[in-house]
Amino acid sequence: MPAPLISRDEVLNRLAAAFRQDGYDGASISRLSKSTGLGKASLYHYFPGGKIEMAAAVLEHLGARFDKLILAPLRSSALPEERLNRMILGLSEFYRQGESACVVELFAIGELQSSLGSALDTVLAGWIDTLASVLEAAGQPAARARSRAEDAVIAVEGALVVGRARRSVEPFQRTLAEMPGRLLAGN
Amino acid sequence: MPAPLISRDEVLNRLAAAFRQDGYDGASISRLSKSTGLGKASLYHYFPGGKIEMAAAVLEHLGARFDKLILAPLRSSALPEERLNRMILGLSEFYRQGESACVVELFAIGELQSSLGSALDTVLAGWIDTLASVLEAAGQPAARARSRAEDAVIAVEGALVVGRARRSVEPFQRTLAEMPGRLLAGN
DNA sequence: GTCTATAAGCAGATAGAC
DNA sequence: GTCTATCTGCTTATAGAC
Repeated sequence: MPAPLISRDEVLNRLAAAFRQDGYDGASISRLSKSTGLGKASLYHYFPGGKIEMAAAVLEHLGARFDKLILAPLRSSALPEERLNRMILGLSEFYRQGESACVVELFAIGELQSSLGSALDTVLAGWIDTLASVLEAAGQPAARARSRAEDAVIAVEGALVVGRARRSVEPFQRTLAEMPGRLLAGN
Repeated sequence: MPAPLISRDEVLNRLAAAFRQDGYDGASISRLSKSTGLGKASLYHYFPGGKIEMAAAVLEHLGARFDKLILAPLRSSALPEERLNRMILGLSEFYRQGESACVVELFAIGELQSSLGSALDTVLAGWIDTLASVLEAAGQPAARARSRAEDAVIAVEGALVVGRARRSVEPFQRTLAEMPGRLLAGN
């Protein structure tokens, strides 16, 4: 049996890019085959459950990447302000300075929502919780920390959506730039 | 020739509901046929350009509804605060208290973006401009009015996306509730 | 583990009767 | 204007050789 041409991780990277560009329904198996450079049958060898399993694997892969780039910095032992700055750098990388679509857009539509939706909920809830605890560490009362954390998540997702419709990365970049001030205002 | 079973407006309402639930790719002609109660051929009679024309018509229909519910109140001659309140009521109705998906999610994905994307841009740009002018009328300097208007739009879209992923209308409703305070703070 | 070839079904779209 | 029946092509998915 021939050795794999590319690593599973690289397969997931390319699948993720394809799904993020075309959406779940728009990314046909043929296109995924071309994007990965693997034949259809090879794709089914990696993911016997078919397209839905590919999407689930991509979502898990993105979740891990999100954890590494955004959540891990928030959990570090650095100063709260520094943790926030690292989160912002991580967001910029994860969303490629605003050019990548927000993940929710891709996996929370139609029937996919019932099968993969809970994973999205888990990631967002974890993000809000972790961010809120950083704001508490920065001296904010729990309730305010929580609603500000929620607002920050909403602002990031909203900026991605608006930027996509307007074909501009400016909303995303401005939102990130103003984030520390908004999160820490009145501290 | 038989009389039409339902008005074109009603056809558009039902198509809009179907697209908003399943997304563009997820809404097959068969499903659209069932959703509207019209046979496939009737659907093509209304929209000879096929599915993409149906989507374009729906987008235009939603744009008109958006104008009526959100932009018209902003353009009225009432007090600025009152105009903002009416916009918020309109948003709540347009998005059915947060249960309808944000429109950008549906029409700014994949190949559809290039054909229908500019309509979305136009609506969002108009919304931001109109809202900014209301904030100026309320006494805010132009630059601040504009960035706050942009932030409000971002917050609404973001709240819809986050709420969809988390299967909750709470983010949307809280965002609307806090909007007047945020738009008019420090006035 | 990869490939080519192919099966089975559904997609978008149309023809033509009424 | 609506319907049933149908066409073509692409979809997901599989079989089987290497």
